[in-house]
Amino acid sequence: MARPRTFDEALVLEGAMELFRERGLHGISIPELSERLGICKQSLYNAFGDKRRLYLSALRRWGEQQVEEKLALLDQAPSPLEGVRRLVGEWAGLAAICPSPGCLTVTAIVDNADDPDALAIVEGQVEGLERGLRAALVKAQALGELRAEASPERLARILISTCYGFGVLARLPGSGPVIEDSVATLLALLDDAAA
Amino acid sequence: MARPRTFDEALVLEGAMELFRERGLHGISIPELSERLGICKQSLYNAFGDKRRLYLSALRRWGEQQVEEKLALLDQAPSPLEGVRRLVGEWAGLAAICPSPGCLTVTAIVDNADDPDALAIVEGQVEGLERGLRAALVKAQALGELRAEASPERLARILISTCYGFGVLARLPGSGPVIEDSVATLLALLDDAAA
DNA sequence: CATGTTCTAGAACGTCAAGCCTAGAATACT
DNA sequence: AGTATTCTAGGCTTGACGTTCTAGAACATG
Repeated sequence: MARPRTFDEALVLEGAMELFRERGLHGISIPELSERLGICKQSLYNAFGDKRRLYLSALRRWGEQQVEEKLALLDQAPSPLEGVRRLVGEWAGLAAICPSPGCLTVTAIVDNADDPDALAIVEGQVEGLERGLRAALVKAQALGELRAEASPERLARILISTCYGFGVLARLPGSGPVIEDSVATLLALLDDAAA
Repeated sequence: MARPRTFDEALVLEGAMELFRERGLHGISIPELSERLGICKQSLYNAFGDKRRLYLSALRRWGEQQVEEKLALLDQAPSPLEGVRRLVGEWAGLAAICPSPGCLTVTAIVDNADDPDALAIVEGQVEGLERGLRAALVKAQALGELRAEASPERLARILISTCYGFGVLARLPGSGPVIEDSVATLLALLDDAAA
């Protein structure tokens, strides 16, 4: 019937995701995407539609990947609170890697302030993380790992906000060590809230 | 000698700042800036140079304004710790106003990841806030408002990161109440660290 | 082998941006 | 009054981008 795709669509999407992470929606053009991904423009259009849809696909993929990865950390941890510690440490620690390719969620919010589709995807991701964190904190509280007066809901939210803050500051050159130290501080605050 | 400027340069810069806050560097064009500011393109070029320099000027002004305003809160407060509380409450609370025009610092970092000049301005602003917060926390500690084991340096940094996180999440529609609640949580955490 | 779809490479199109330039009106100084 | 500078209004140039189109090569299926 037809010549099959000679490229792995998922792999290309992954590549596009990386480029969007580093440069943002407007920071990379279709011609450059085509060149860097090793695929001609036409194939990009055939496979993903237009630029906006390619971006949304990449954003969706990023979201799924991030949420999945982080919820897995929660599941695999020996205890709920330890899971939270690992999630926060991993997430925020990633921001400290220098030079960081950046958090696509952060750039997506800034680059697509007026695109409801993009914002909806981001919202879903944020909610997914918040739900996971909250559930783990509730469990931790039930197990006595967390003080009874602490609010899992509020704690989850503040942890998330802080991590996104790291995601912003991580884009400043040389911020790696500072952020790494801040991650330790955040974890210490979490311990304070627990004890 | 010459016809004087018929517009107030500072006022126009303020207007440009607002537009850049809402839409980002690439989100608003020179023709639209000209129209919205009520000044013809040529006058913009005469007064501010090219678009990049106009943006940098707006960013500088934003930084000065923000730092100044926030350090003033520290000075006017009845006690150092209360100053910190007010600064954080004011800053993060601003993000909760809906719809928020957004924090120019956050968008500047994302929009200008490869412009050292822009990043340097932002860095200066972040450092200014950090220095002020740290100094206030040191004073608070000397007065016994803050536990002796607490680290003013680390506390200052984590507060800043969290507030920038609010600045990101504030761009999601409907996030106002959630952020407002998170501000309260953050202040409660500060109290925990103090007591 | 024939067919039809997808591939590649690259040209072409329309749009819009940034920046520059012109021309004429306005206004402070000498 | 004359002069020089800034103003406004708008057109022009150049270039980039997103998108579509053309033309021909590759290849799985009938």
